[in-house]
This record gives sequence, C-alpha cells and structure tokens, in this order.
Amino acid sequence: MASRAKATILDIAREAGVSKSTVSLVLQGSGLIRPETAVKVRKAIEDVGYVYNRGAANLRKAHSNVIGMVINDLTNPFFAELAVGMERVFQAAGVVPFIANTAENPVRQEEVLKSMMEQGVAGLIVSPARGTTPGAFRRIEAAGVPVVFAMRRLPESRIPAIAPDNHRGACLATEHLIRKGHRRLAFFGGSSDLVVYQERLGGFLEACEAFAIPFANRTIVEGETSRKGGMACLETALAISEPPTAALCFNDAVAFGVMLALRKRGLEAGTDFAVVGFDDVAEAEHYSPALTSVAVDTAGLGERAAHVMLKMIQSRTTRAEDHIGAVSLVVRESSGPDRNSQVGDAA
Amino acid sequence: MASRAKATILDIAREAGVSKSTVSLVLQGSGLIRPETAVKVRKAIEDVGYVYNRGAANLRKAHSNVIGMVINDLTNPFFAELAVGMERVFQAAGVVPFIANTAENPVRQEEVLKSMMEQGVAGLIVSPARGTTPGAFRRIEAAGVPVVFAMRRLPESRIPAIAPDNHRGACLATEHLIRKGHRRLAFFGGSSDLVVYQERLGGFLEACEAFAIPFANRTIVEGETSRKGGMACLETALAISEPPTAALCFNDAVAFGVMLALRKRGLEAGTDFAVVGFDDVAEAEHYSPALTSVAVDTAGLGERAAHVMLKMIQSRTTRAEDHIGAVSLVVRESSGPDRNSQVGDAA
DNA sequence: TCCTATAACTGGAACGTTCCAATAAATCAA
DNA sequence: TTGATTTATTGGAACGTTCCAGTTATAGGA
Repeated sequence: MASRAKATILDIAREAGVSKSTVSLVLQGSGLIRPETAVKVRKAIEDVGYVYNRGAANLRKAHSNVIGMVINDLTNPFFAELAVGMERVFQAAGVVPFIANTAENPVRQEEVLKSMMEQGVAGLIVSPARGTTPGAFRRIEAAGVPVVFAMRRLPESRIPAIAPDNHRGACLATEHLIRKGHRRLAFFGGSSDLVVYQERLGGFLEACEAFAIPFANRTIVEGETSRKGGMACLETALAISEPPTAALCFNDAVAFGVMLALRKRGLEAGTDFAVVGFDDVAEAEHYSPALTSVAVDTAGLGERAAHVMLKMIQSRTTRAEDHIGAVSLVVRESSGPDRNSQVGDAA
Repeated sequence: MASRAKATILDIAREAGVSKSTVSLVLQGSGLIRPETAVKVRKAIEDVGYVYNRGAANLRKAHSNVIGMVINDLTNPFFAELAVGMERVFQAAGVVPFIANTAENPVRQEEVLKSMMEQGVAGLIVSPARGTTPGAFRRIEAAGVPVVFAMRRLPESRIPAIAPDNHRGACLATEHLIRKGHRRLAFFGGSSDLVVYQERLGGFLEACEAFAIPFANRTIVEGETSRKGGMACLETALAISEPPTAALCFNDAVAFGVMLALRKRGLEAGTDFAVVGFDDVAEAEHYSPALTSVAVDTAGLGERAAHVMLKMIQSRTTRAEDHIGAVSLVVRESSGPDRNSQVGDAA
C-alpha cells in the first residue's frame, strides 16, 4: 500500500503506462486528456499513495494557494472571530489560510513573517503586534507580496488597512455616557503606541469637547488590553479625588476587567459605575450585567479583508484602498445613568 | 533596492563574487567558510533583498521545519490556550506551527489536511472534527508523517493522543455535587459520537453508581457544545417532572449557557441550581458567579503534545504513547449545596 | 490517394535549492 | 623542496513539478 520513499508523478506515470506530462495534466484537470486515460491515471494515483508536492510545483508556477494570517493575540476571541470571517471567503476561493500567532511580540512576529515568506505565501493578512517598527514590512513589500492590515494599522505605512471606524465608535459611546448624565468620564486601557488607541481616544476627547466636559473631569489611564489591565485601570481611577462615574474602555477585555474589579469592591456595573466596551465580542451579550459595547462587525471586516487580499493577488498589485467599517453602539445593562445626576435619560 | 524578479542564491553569488555553493553554506551557518567571506555574502543577501525559498530546499532536504496544527474550533478559547502552549515549545525548537481551523466540519478538515500535506509539513497535531471517519488519516499515516491527536481521539486508531483524564475529572466533579447534597443530577451537552463525551459521561455515571444515585434521578441531555447548546439543555431538563438540581456540563461553554438560561428564568447558579463546567477556561474564574470547573492544564497539554511531536519527528517514527494529563476540580461559587437537602457540606 | 487539421500524448528544459566529489590554496613535516 | 594534510571553495547532478514545442494517431476534405 504505502511505498517507502514517497511517490512522485513519475511513479504514477510508470504505474499507469503514460508519461509524466500526462499525469501532470490530469492533476490540474486539463480537458486535453482522454477520459479513459484520466481514469487510469487517477487509479494509479490512488494505488501508489501519491501526495502532491506543492513546493516543487511552486518552483515553476508563479504563485501558491496559501495565504498567511498573522495575528497578535489568538486568545482574544475577537481575533478568532475575525479569522473565521476570513476563512469563509478564502475557502470559497480555493485558498487555504494558515494562521500564526505572534502573542503581541514583535520579535516573534518577525520570525513568523519570515517563515511565511519562505513558505511562498501568495499574500499576508496581518494584525501587527504592538511596537512593530515601521520598517518591519519593507522587505515584504519589496518582494512584491501583497499585505493588508486588519484591525490595526502602522503609523506611516502605505499598506492598506481594514479597520472599524474607531473614532466614530468612541464618539458614539462617549456621547451615550454623557447623555446618561455622566460628567466625570474615564478612558481605560491601551497604550499610545497603537494607532487604534489614538483613534479611540480621539473620539472620546472629541465628544468631551462637544459636550464641554472640562479637562479636569477626564481621566485617562493607559494599561494592558486584557482583563488584568482593566482591573488595574479601575483601581487607579477610583484612587483619585473626584473619581469618574463612567468609563469607555479600549476593548471588551478591559471592560470585563473593570466590571470584575467593581464587583470585588462591592460595586455593580450599570448602577454604581457605567462601563462601555469596544468590539462587542460574543461574550459581551452574555455577561452579567450585559456589557454595552461598540459593535464593529468583526466577521464582516474579516470577509472584507479577505476580499481585498484576493483582489490584490488577482491584479498582482501591492496597493489597495483602506476600508473603514461602520460601527454601532449596542446599549445593554452596564451603562446606566449617573445616580447623582438628574440629567440622565430614562434607563 | 528591490529587483523585479525575486533574487536567488545565484544572484547573491554573482553579487558577492563567490559560487552558489558558498552562499548555500553561509545560509545554513556552516563553519566551513571563512568569516570574511561570510560577511561579504551576508551583505550581498541584504543588498539583493533575498527571500529563502524553502520549497526548493525541501526538494533536496528530507523534511521541513513547519508543523501543522489542525483545530476544530478556534473560537473556543480553550483551543486557543492549547495552541499557545504548543507554540512556546515549538518556538524554542525552531519549528514554526501553522494553525488551521476546521470549524467542526469533516469536509473542511479533509481539505485542510490535504493542503498541509502538500505543503510538506513535518508533522500534524490535530484535534479532530466531530464525525471524522476512522479512515481519514490512513493516507497520512501511509505517507509516514507523524500525527498526534490533542484533546480528542478517534475510536479505533493507533494514533497517539494527548488528552486530560476525562473520566476522572467527571468523577471528581460529580462526587463534589453529590457531597453538596444533590441527588438529582444532570449531564449536559456534547454528543455520543465523541470519544471525549463517552469518557466524561462514563465518569459521571460511575460516580452516580458509587453513590447509589438511582437511574431515574439521572438526566442526560445531549446538545451542542456551545453556550447556545447549554441554554437548550437547561430548558429541556427543567421541563421534566422532578427536574435535576445540579448539572455537570460537557465543557465550560455549555456551562456558561446553562448559567445564562438560569438567569433568564430568574434563578441563580450556585444557590438555585448547581453548575459545574469542564476545561476551566480563563473566563470561568471571572464569571458571575464564578464557575466551578475541572481544570485540565490546557497549556501544559499543549506543551506535552508539542514535545511528543518533536520526539516523533526526531526519531522518525509514527508511533508514540498516549498521554493522559492529570486533572483537578476547581471549586468556585456556581456549585452550591442543594437547598432542600440537609446532607450538604458547609458551603 | 495525399494534405491539413485536430486530438492526445510526450520529452526535455527549466525552477532554486542541497550535497557530494573535486579542486585550489595554504600550512606543515620531513 | 616535496608530499601530505588541512582549509576554503566550487561545479554539477539531483529533487518533483510545469510548460513549451514537438510527435503521433485519427479524422476530414479534396
């Protein structure tokens, strides 16, 4: 059944009594070969336990059918959802996405990107790790391999990015909190070396300006973009005099951390302190209290990124338009009115 | 800077004024070449923007440095944690893991496995999709590529599996519920075509036997292994007369669903109904109430699987021992005593 | 019948590496 | 000086495909 050394098209050719060229044609489904011959060849393929060697084929053919997805944090369900959206599109196009995790580590990211390039990927979809240097993609661009950024972008880069409208999302969320009567607001989590952070914080600040929230009433606490980071942010913010009564969080993970820290202090999100997240991951709806969050249509962005990638490959270009996805605020229980204010809407 | 056609070692050789063989030796860090020559070559590599072509190299070398991880549900954070454990080990060994998601779909799995084989992976770590046919790995075994199953195994297969002690974990959890005074117990979620299901259910039943829980007091509801599935299970179970007062869930996702459904009915997990999960994902600790769960040391199992894989590759064998990981029950708030029983331990 | 067109198949030259055997240069022992 | 040994470098064949330019065989038209 299984031969010791792996079978090649030459073995198949011998077995079927045809030439290697014929076998090659059968493998790529050419209409040039007689049906009976094709059947004979396919039988031989089965018999010798043949495995197609894509590496050898790629030596001659221009490009491969694999595209790489490089993601900065696979344990964040948000990115898993993104990946799932992309997979749907790629599968339909007969392209296989290989995923690699960089764990938010630029060095690891460098290795992973190198490895994918060596493997001969047709394109790369990347959510860059924090602290990625501007030059990290120069070599890849030079090699003419299309790259698109998903969710995150780099400060000064010509690489197309697919991302939600972070500024507007943060605006919406902040306005919502102000309308609920909150006048001392916080922005929790993330760090300023991320473009996304600047966009979201920018939206927060714009809404503060628009509603004339004085500078002294805005608390900005940077922190890890994880539950742990969120917990730390809340502690820091509540320690100041005149602490905030509501917070917009950099993402849902931070928001969950904030809610957890509130509970530890005997406070309840929604009634004692308003919390709004960002990304609207699946859990947001199921938390208790359910988390108000900015929905970014994660899977949709994944699909969009995949489509852009396919188009770039097809038109063999390394350029494409950015794409800013629409956002919407999903109001749930975690963002109740300020208890000391009479301005708030009815909850 | 960037040449149109991609550079090869021949271009480097020309640039550096040496032979292609010398370049090849430099690339693999051979000690045979004079340091100054190596420097000269490395400079040329930089100048021409060279990308190593692993496909071409694999044509001559025995095997590659990539191993494939094929996972049935990336959106379950449990698998993401598993992946992270493996990555730690592989990174240290200079091996790059490429991850692919099968979304619990055997057809998709077939495609993904095929693609990875064609790519020439050195080995495969697989958490097989539900309904995988026993023959699905025959071709891969025949090709001599080592495979290890992680977390799940196939009914009649010689492929080594790395998995937690499901039977014991379920026993522990069930005993815990019984000691809390519960006498009408349920097992929620999963389906019997999964070996894991049989193991966990087996543990549940053994504990029931040991404590003489009558057959009529055991409720077994199969269902999707997701939040949604868990919600459905609870509804089904509460509809019967003499419903259960406690449930062991197939995994944490199901348990979260059960807790959500309880809340919808105005009941609270822990006080009105006891819930125990399985896997102890990171969220379990942060839920409200915090979820009692069977901890399986996910990342540890991932590391173990990676080590077994590396050893198999190194000793070029396709056989290895199974590995059953130790489990422990982490008691939190969701598994309180039966309110109608006076037998329960103090909570 | 011969000529041309089409259909079905084939041999050989790439593709970019590795690795072996061979060579050239430098060093050493006598 | 000579030969042996070591060090550094090199050419060529091979790996498993694809694809171009043939080569047969078959059929159709005159």
